[in-house]
Amino acid sequence: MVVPEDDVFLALANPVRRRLLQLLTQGPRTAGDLADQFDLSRPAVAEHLQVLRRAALVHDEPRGRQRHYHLTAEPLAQVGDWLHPFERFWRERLRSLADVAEEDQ
Amino acid sequence: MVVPEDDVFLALANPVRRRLLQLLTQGPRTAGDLADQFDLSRPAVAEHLQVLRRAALVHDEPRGRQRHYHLTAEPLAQVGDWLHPFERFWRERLRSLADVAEEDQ
DNA sequence: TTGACATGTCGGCAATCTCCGACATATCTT
DNA sequence: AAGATATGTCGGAGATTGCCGACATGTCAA
Repeated sequence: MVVPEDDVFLALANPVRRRLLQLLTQGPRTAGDLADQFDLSRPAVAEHLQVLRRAALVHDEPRGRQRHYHLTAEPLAQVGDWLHPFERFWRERLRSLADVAEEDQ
Repeated sequence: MVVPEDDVFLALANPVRRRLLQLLTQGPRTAGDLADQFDLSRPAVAEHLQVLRRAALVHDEPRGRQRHYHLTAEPLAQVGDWLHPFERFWRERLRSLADVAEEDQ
């Protein structure tokens, strides 16, 4: 399943959604349980989950009257790929900062 | 210089801004030169550059009547850090896909 | 079957985003 | 000094986002 890069970056643009993904690294959780973690109405969280679903960052498994959400991290690989060409730039910069610190000694 | 994580993710949420950053990996460019790369008005691009400046992803150097924009990639390290805990999840998944492919042979 | 529970979706409001044309500012050239 | 050039910012229009209360749907328990 291929997801538009835009959907993934857009999904990550919101702190609630980033936190949701972090929570799901600890294992599947129900929609209600997730909603309880925030100072938000349940519908608000449900809509954030919808955005994450659209970006294929989560999938849900119906379990009786509740629904378990699971992390599906593959689309994040796209972010990693996008980021990769930049890595050498911030590493270069960190190295030069380290050099300066060394000189200071 | 510390930038709120939110500003960085927000800056990356727009495809024009992501493209701007990619263009700047090839070296500094003037505002006008950057604007020419898009099917957008010059003010629109200028405002995207402002968002990138707020996220400290670029900095600018006045050069006579033009202004050279430079990439400053450090804030992207924050994105890398955020992403890191998820890496093992998508690698696990890729591995299992590879296993399936292997079985198919 | 009825009532309680878990969840998704809808309608609407306020805030934010994206874009543009118009204008302001600063710098170069003549 | 005057005009051309490069750029930033402002005001406003239209689209999108984020949020909520209310409602709809589907499942379990008595």
